[in-house]
Amino acid sequence: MVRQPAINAQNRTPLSIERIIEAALQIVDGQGLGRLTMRRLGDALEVEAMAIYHHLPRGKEQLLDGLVTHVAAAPADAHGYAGWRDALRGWARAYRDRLLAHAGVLPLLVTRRNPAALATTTASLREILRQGGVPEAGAAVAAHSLLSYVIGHAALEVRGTGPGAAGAAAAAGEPEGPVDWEARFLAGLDLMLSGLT
Amino acid sequence: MVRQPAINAQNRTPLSIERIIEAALQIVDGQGLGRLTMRRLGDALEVEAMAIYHHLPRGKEQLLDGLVTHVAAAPADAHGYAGWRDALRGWARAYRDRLLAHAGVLPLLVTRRNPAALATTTASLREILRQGGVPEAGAAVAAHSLLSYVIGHAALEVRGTGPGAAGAAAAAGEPEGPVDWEARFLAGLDLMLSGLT
DNA sequence: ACCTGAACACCGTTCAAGT
DNA sequence: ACCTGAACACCGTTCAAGT
Repeated sequence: MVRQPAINAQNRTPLSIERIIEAALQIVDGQGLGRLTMRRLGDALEVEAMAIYHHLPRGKEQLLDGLVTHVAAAPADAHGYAGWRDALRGWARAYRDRLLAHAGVLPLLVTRRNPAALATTTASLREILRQGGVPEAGAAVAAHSLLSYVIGHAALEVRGTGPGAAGAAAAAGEPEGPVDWEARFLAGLDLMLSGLT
Repeated sequence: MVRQPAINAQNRTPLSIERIIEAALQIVDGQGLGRLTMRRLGDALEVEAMAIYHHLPRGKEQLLDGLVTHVAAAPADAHGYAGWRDALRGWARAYRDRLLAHAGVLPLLVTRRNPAALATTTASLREILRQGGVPEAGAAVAAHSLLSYVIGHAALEVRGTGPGAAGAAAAAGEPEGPVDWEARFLAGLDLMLSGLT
């Protein structure tokens, strides 16, 4: 008979960076960035908080870097699209969904941390533009512009859809009614893509 | 002879919300958001930290809201520009400068806090577009798109110009050399403005 | 190798007290 | 009205110790 894993002591699956990041993302998505605490994260992993430092020696800094990379590193892929314009549009929609699904990470994406997290994403955008015939210099500009627009729009949307945001906006003399954010995003996206010759 | 203000006891000018916000902004700009502490802010104002709560009953939350409003509420003004396109371009340049000068506040601008802080800014953009002959619905889209682009680009720029960012990007296989952020910003801006009929 | 316990230097905030 | 001092419940992190 095969040895069963011991029931006593440490039979639970050991910690790993992946499990830690996953648990942290769940806390941020569910309770907000402000409630992500090493101690709370330890609780979620059924471990003492200090055990986390064994896997992330740089501590919380490294944890937040991991969250940003996990959310932001999503390269564009032209496969299955009719043309490069469609490919960029498809990527932009998917990337926006991703950012909104993890809105709590958005402030971290804006901070100076983890400068390389967006490198693969921007490189993939430039590549699609280059293959579409956009000259090198223009492709770099367009890739950054597109990414700026998507990130910025997600930021405005998160701000504008917070609890009580509509009421506060109305109180501030904001004349607009409720905003259809997706429609507005797509309209602005086409406005931007149409600028690319 | 006129009574001199007493030298003893409390002759220092009393606290005010303006002085508090100003001191806080100076700490954030000089040392980063992470070092903005009620106790440190108290030190800068030569006051015990707890005195701040007398002027900001909602505490640090209210302080951060104040910072966001102070930095982000900068309406566009068409006066002195040849046309609405020039006015928008001029506003975008000035707004980018403002965001970069207070880069530490950028993460706060992205968070859900203070939903009304951008209302006057977007309203002024819509107004310029409306007066330029852009129809109502298109003006709302264009105003949001423009603001998204400027905020998003500033975010990418702050990320990309942090200490050691170039080295980290190169290590991640980023093929680009040093980026001329201003030139890239202006090129993308024209790309976006040209999309507005 | 992997985790725990106790400890340290900080936080934001409350509350009673001073002037 | 405006500020202080002491206290409370939290933080992130170090470090020696356990298994």
